[in-house]
Amino acid sequence: MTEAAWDSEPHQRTRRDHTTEKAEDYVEAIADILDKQDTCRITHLAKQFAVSHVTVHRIVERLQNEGLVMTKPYQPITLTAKGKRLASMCRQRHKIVYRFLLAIGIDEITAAMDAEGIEHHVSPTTLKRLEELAEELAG
Amino acid sequence: MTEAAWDSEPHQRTRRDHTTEKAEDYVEAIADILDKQDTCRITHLAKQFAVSHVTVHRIVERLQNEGLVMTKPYQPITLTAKGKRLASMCRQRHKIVYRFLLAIGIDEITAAMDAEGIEHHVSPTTLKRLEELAEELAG
DNA sequence: CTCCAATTGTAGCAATTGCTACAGTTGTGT
DNA sequence: ACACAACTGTAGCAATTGCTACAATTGGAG
Repeated sequence: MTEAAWDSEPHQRTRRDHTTEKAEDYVEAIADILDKQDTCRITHLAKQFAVSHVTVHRIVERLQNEGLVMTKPYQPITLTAKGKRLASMCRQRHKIVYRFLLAIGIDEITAAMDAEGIEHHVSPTTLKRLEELAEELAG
Repeated sequence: MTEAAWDSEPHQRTRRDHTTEKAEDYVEAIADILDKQDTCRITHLAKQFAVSHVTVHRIVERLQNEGLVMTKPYQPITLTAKGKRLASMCRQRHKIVYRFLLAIGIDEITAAMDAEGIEHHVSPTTLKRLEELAEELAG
């Protein structure tokens, strides 16, 4: 493996991250909405992400093809078992990153901003360490 | 501002991040290559990012429109003053994130991977704290 | 039941980032 | 000087994620 090829590995992972990032965000948001309300509709997600309902529609379509959500025309959106697992994982990861940022003294607004961007790029290894550190610093 | 609208702010920032992320990656890579060699060519970047030269060509084109790089047909790529400033900022930020990850005990390979993904999503506030923490932990 | 507002779906556009295939340049070696 | 290899550019395709404008559905109010 050449040096350049080795260096390119992180970028390749970043590309993969971006492919799944939207799926993770949406599944996480759907889980959050279904916690507060009984139904999750395209409109709710459009408001949440501040995009048009058309954009949401097509992303939900893709998520359905990937087996993460279920929906029928003009009907609300629900999570499949696979979708629920992914949502659970994402929310846990998000919470850990957010708590870590708070633990090191970042204000809530900035922590929320940064957590949203960072969460998708944290490996399990790093996530574990952040969790430990948050506990040490908070405890 | 509704609750949903408030929640959507981090996602909006994530979208902005993605728009500039590529520019930052490329400018940073160009600076790195120009440190080691006398010229930076499309081929070098294509190897670095493991994409086709066509993809690089169009991204470099965009960077030139944004005033970050300079290049003429069939000629090497150089950074403008603006590009150099951006590269410098990115490299510093990258270094801080990477060092922080090492300081908390992440192995070099994982740290390199995670730093690449995380760096673009760290606010100045958080970056400063990570720098402080890395110094404390490293002693 | 009918009509209307809200919601969802569809058509069609743009920008970005990938690709392959092919065409044009450049510079080196003979 | 010329040929060839390496590099760069162009054409044209696909997927993703944005949008507006318009069509269709649903469900509730009257």
